Amino acid sequence: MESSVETDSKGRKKVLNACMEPCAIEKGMRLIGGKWTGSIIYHLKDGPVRFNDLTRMLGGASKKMIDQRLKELESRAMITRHVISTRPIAVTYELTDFGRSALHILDELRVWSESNEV
Amino acid sequence: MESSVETDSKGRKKVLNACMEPCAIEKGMRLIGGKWTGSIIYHLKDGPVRFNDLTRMLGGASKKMIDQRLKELESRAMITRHVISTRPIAVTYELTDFGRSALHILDELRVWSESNEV
DNA sequence: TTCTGTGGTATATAATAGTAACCTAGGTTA
DNA sequence: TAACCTAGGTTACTATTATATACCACAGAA
Repeated sequence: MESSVETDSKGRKKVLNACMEPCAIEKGMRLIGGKWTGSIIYHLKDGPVRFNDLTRMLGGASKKMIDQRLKELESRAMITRHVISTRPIAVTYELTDFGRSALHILDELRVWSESNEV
Repeated sequence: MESSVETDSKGRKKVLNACMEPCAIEKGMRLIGGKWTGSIIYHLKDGPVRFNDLTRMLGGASKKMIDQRLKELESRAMITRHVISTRPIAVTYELTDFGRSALHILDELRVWSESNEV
């Protein structure tokens, strides 16, 4: 991560440790930085939440978005999906330990964000 | 932020404290979560960096992207743009105190991200 | 004259986000 | 019985963003 740029005697430049592939920051952002992803994780912090309850809590995000994000999060093992009953079909989503490990970052982000609004 | 869902006697649902507009998490993400935004801020942490040096450090991001992100960051007063000399034109970008205040979040993100790679 | 450097801009296309309507199913209301 | 509520999505379409590529003017060096 310690990128730096060197200039040789002829003025030519070389980069040391360029982030040729996405570096850690960028990778992290791609895990929790997608649109609505952070919000979804944060709203799951107190326990399992049902799909439509999530869509209600995140007014502004469409079902499609939420569905897409939930699938992404599930494929990364950050949340698990549970079908509770089959007749009046009910599904809940819950954070895994890995998903939970991102919460403190989101909470700092929230605190920082709130302190900027004044 | 404490959204919850209530069900009345007839099974109808109401949401309490829905995030009708982007909530704090989402707002924060829009400040530092844009593609490459976090990386740019992070690469400025050690002092002013020139435009082309940034593009070299962030291999993978196009000049246009970086240019766009720098302008966004400048308009939010997270970075400042300085023209150093006019003849061989040179420009540097530097974090403001506000921009700097986001660094600790990014650093936690980096640590978290690195610990996930195994 | 062709190479490097500076800080960008323009154009085109690919990927992603967002909107609204619709689906199967069951239950309730009137 | 129709009409409307719930559930958890899917589909089709449009709008916005990201990416790649080429290009601009200007300067210095071989």
